[in-house]
Amino acid sequence: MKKLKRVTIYDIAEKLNLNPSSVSRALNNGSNVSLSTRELILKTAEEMNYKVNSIAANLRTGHNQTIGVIVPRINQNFFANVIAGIEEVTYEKGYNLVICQSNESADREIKCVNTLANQHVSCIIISVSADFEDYAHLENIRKQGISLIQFDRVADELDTMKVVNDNEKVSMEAVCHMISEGYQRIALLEGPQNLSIFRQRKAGYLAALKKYKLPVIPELIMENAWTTELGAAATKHLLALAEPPDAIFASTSDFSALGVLEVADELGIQVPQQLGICGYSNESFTQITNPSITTIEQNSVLMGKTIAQLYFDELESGTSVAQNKLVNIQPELIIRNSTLKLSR
Amino acid sequence: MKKLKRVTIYDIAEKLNLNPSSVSRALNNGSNVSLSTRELILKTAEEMNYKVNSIAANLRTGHNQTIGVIVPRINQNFFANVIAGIEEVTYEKGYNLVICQSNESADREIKCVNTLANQHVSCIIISVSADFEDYAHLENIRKQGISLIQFDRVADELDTMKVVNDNEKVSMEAVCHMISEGYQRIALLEGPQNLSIFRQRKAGYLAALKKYKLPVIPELIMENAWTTELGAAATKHLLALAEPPDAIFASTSDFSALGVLEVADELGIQVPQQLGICGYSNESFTQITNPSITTIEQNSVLMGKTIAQLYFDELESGTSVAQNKLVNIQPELIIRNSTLKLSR
DNA sequence: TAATTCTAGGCAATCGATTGCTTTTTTTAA
DNA sequence: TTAAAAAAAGCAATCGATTGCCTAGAATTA
Repeated sequence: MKKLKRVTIYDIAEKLNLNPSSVSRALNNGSNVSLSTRELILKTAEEMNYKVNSIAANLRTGHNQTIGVIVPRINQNFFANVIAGIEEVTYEKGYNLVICQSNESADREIKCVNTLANQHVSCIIISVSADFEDYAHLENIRKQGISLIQFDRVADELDTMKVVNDNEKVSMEAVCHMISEGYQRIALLEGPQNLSIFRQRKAGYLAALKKYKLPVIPELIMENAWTTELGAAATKHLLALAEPPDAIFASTSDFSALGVLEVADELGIQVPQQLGICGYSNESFTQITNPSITTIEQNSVLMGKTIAQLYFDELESGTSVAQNKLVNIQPELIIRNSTLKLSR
Repeated sequence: MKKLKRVTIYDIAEKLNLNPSSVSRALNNGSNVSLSTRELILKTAEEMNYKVNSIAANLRTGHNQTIGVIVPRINQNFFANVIAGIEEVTYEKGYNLVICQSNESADREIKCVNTLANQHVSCIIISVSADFEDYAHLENIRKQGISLIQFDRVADELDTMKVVNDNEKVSMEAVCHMISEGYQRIALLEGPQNLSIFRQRKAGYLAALKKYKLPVIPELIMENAWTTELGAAATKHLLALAEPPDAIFASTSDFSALGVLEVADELGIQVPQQLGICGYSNESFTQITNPSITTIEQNSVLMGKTIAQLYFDELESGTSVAQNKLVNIQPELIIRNSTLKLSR
């Protein structure tokens, strides 16, 4: 059992025959302390290996320089990059990040939110989990005076700052690209429709079909195919149809697109000649598959930076001006070999 | 400007005409409170939307149920998986995780350590950054009564709990496998030798050569080739030698191995027939390259679980028994096509 | 019924840093 | 030389929860 007594400002004050308040002032802004005593205090603190107790300071001041981030999983490229972007900015400002994973579970998400709230973080940045019921826990955050920023997967109905990709526009662009390459029967692998990002991607797909006056064929739209395995299964089903698709837009993820590619390989179907494939997210593997996979870059690092900047803007403006602000980060279509029917 | 007053136990106490201490007891262990008042307090707390202020509680009790994790980057498979493993255990125990990235910078690592220490986390779990000078900051942690567990990249000279892979053994295994497949001139891409994991991998490589009485050829050992680009550059250099290698063990990472593969493709060199390749880490892309890449699975999730378990064991035993404990997690060689010279 | 033990609840100190206010000391101005 | 102003330092309350100790009343026992 360790019973280490840490050095406090009282210890320093006692040693120097000063008052703790002077020590505190010397350590912080340096106001109301003479230069000489200030230097003495700093030196002594260093010698005694003094470390501020942030907990005590936070209790007194009521705020701590910490931002909580909740994502479904940190080991997905997109989220890892957003976090990297957030961190770039927060690090500069001297803020700490607390990163939590909801593992796509609503229960866990609620727990994370509560923990962060109990710790009085200044801001919570969240991308909601796929499995959710309601947003009471998020509304609660605001009631406690904690800033809330949603990104990517956002709850539209909630009145918060939001940073999102223009999913619809880029999805439309992707499908238009496929159509102009000569694909006619384009299937869609769609994600859980309770998440708006997936609704938007579907809307983009539909808009592209409409623009080119192509029919919407219900049997070509497959639900919830967002892992490699599910993507593969959906593809098997699609290719077994009487009139199979000649292209698949895996709007859920690149993992799903990978499943499509694997099945095509297996069945000896030529990509992109007989089947076009477009994924989503620009996972690193999409450029090393054979053929490389056309996908969508979400500019995730930029998104992260934007999110963090938004918080500090609000903070520095001193007002909650930006409450219901929506920022769009433009994603980009990355055209690779898997959709180049014409040029082959 | 928000000036939200949060509900405290005093508010609850006042409302119910009770003493805050009773409220606290009711909310926690429930001792010394009658069942009826306890239920009343719980109900009222719920109604008033009371949330405990962990900061205040932590200040009083002197400990918080938080564990800090510092890794070079969270967006590397290995680290993300270790974190996932840690979280699985800590979540069960009701502990929180604070995740920080050092970005391979010593400065940043020190800042992370200090921040976590100031927040009085109960334990710091760290994999040190590649760029480092000394370990004063880590020694300091212990002086402050915070448990310290190192994993993967550890500072040998520091007296802490450590959880590592048996890098040497599995590296030897990998090189032996390549030799038995008929490769004779095996090159090594080595990592920064100030990190013991890379020294160990090199030792395994040397041990394998020795076992098979193969000569150690200095010009086949390349330093610091641990990104895709550096791996590619090193490969170009190696293949331009008068006597080029017939296999490359990219002991630094799979990314490096990917660079090797790309250069081989470019130069029209057949893998595995003319050149064998073995990477390290079992990144997901290694199974979808063409050919798939032989690599080493580090059992990272298991490692994470082990780390967390180690902490709780120490905690529950109540003693610092396990101080200088070393746990080895057995990695596995994953044989794929890139080294199968014989079977082709 | 009286003596004893339990229970429920109250009181107040504590954790360590911060900060408004007051007092003392120093400096400047008259 | 003295009065006024400014700087430096001290005092004490505060943030919110926890906890050792104390007491009044209830329950138990003799």
